[in-house]
Amino acid sequence: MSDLREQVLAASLALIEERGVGSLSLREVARRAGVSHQAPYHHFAGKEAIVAELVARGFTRLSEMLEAAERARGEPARRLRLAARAYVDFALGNPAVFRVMFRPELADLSACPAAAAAGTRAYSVLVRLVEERFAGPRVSPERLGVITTMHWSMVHGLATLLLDGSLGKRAGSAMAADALIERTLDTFSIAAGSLVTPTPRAS
Amino acid sequence: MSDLREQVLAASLALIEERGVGSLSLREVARRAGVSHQAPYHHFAGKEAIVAELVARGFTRLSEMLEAAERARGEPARRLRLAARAYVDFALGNPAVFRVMFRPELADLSACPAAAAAGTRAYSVLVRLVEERFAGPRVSPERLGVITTMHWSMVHGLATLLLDGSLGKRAGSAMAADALIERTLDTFSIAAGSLVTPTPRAS
DNA sequence: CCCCTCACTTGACAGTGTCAAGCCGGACGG
DNA sequence: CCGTCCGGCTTGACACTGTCAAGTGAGGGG
Repeated sequence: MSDLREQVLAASLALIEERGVGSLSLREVARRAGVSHQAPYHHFAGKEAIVAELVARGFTRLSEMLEAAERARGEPARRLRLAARAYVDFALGNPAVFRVMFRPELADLSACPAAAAAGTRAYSVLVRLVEERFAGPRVSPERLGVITTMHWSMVHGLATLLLDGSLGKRAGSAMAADALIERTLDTFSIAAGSLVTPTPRAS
Repeated sequence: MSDLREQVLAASLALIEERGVGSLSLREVARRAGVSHQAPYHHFAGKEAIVAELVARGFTRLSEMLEAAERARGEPARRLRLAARAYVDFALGNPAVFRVMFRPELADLSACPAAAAAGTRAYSVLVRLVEERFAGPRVSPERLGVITTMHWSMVHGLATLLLDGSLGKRAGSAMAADALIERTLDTFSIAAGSLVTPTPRAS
C-alpha cells in the first residue's frame, strides 16, 4: 500500500492526540510527513475522510478488545465485567480517537460505511454479552434491550467522565483512578445482577 | 449592562447550536450582531472566553433544574429519579452547550472560575440526592462516593449517547426515545436500589 | 519514441482568530 | 466654553487554515 497514506494517518493521529481534534491541520500533517500541503488530498477526499478512517480503525480495535473479553473463560457476568473494563481502558488509552468516535458533528461517520460497520460490530458484542448474562424465560427482548442500553450508558458515561477529567476533579480526589473504575464497575455489576437473580446483597 | 455583550452571547449560542462548536466563528457572530469583526473583543478576551461564559450559564441552568428536582416531594428515590430525568432533558434541550460543558479541550473551563463553580454546584446536588437515598449505617462514605459515580456515569452516558445519536441508531429503533429514557432510568433505579434494600425483584 | 497516468507540487482564493492602530462622541475638570 | 481623556467601536494587517485548479515530472506500456 501507499506509504504516504499511512504516514498521513499516523501524523494525524499523533496530532489529534496531542492537540485535540479541533486543531487537526492538514497542512501541519503534510509538513510533518515532509510533503506539500496538497499531497494528502491524493489519498483522502478531505479532512473529514482522514478522521473517518481513524474512527473506523478505532472501532475495529475496540471491537477486538471486546471480543477478547467475550472469549474469556468464566461466567457470563465475568465476561461482561471484563468487556466493561476493556471499554474504559480503550477510552483512556486512546482519548482523542474515542472522543471523535462518538461525536458525529466533528466527523460525519455516516458518510463512511466502514466506520459505521465497525461501530455496529462493537455494539453487537455488547448485545451478545448482555443476552448471555440476562436472558431467561422471564425477561422479554424489549427488557433485554433496556438492560443493554443501561449497561452501555453506564460504561460509556464512566469512560467519558474520566476522559474529560470531570470525575478526577470530584470523586477521583479521594480515590485512585483504577480503584474507582474497579469499584464502580463491581458495584454496577452487582446492582444489575439483582435484576435477574434474587438478592446477592452487596457488602 | 452592555447590549452588545448579550447580543454576542446570543448569536454565539445560536451559531453553535446550529453548526456545532467547531464552526463557531467570531466574525460570523459579529456579522449577525451588525458590528465589525473586532467589536466582540471589547467584551470578551477571545473565542474561548465566550464559550466559557456559555458553559457557566449552562451549568447554572442545569443546577437550577436539579435543585428543582431536589425540592420535589416524595421519597428520596423519586427525587433522585427526577433529577436524572432533568439531567437528560437538559442535555437533549441544549445539545451543543451540554457537549462543550464536558469537553475541556474545546474550551478550558478551568480558566473560568465561574464555570467551575457552577459545575461544582450541580455536582453537589447529585451528592446530596445520592446521600439522601443511599446513606445508612452499613454504607461507608467511600461506598457512597462509588454509588454517586455510578449514578452520574449512567445518567451522563445515557444523555451523551442519546445526544450523539448512537442509541437512536441501535436500541432506539425499537422504542421511542422518551420510552427508552423512562424505562432505562426506571430499571437503573431498581437495580441501584437493590444495593441498599433487600430485593425488590423487578418485573 | 511517444504518450499517458499517477503521485505530487505550486499557486491561488476565501475564510478564520487575533494583534495594532485609528476614529469618534460624550463625560469631566478648568 | 474649551481642551482632554477614555471607552466602544472600526479599519487594517498578519499568519494561518481547507480546498479548488493547474502544472510537473518520472516511470511504464504501446
